[in-house]
Amino acid sequence: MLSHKCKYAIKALEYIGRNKNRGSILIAEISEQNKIPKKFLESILLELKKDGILQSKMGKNGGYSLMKKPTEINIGHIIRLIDGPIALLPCVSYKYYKRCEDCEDEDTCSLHHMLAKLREANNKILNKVSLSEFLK
Amino acid sequence: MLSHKCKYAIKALEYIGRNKNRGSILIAEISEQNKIPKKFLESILLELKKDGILQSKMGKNGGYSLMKKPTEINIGHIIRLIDGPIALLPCVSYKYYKRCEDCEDEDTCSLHHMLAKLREANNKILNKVSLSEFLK
DNA sequence: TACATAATCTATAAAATCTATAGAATAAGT
DNA sequence: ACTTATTCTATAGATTTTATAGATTATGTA
Repeated sequence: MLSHKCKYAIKALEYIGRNKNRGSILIAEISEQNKIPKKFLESILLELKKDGILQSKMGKNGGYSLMKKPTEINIGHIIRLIDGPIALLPCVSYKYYKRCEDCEDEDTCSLHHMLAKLREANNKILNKVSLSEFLK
Repeated sequence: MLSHKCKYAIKALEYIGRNKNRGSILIAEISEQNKIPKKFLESILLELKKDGILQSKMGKNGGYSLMKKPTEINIGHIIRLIDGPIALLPCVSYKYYKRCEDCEDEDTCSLHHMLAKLREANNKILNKVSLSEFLK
């Protein structure tokens, strides 16, 4: 399941994207309009900024804006950034791969095989979805 | 991600399935052979029993055995039983459906739409996989 | 330069969930 | 009676999630 944090992140991006033309958007405004706890949102936006998705400006006329085009902001990437692996086990994750301690051979592990299939199906869908789809 | 508990559940079922012909299998044996903490495993097997997947017998010659045929034990069902929804939000889950407080209309929610697509892809795969696939 | 504004940083804490263990109670076979 | 093995009740440690408080830094402007 997506965490609240991740849902907040996506909603915030969607909001900033919808208000692209207005320049920098205040944390306070995003927080109020989307009912996201302000302090919590702060840390989320900072994370998105550190990843290069958002940019910010301090002081008067400051706030947050998109660093990339909506078509270049992939939703799967956002989910992985905020929540970690989408794959159901680390042994089947590309970005967060880690072999299972107890598993002798991934190639013959039924669980691995099935979860890899799920991963492929999910990635096929996620790779096609960017923030732009959310702004239509 | 699958919890340890869920991985334990699947491994235990696989072990019991592989030893079907031996009759009842002891918790202690399953625990040792699969490196699963015994007391933790106890509660897991009890949960699987209460769901009608396993049966048990107390006392001498007791232990656990499958209540259903391996082909009738669906892996998606096990995951949902132990870990809850596989869907990424409750608004997109069949078994654990719950509407989002903040969402005005699911039909026009981009996130809902995308996650529903993921759910369909996952269910299509999961519905075909039973314990029998793990015993081959 | 002083002031107001708004993001940033550091630290912490409440709540929930996950993982695990202890020990008593119950059921079954010999 | 005795042994075996599951079942029940209770608890506790660890981790993660969600959230808040307050001080600090950067920016624009009067």
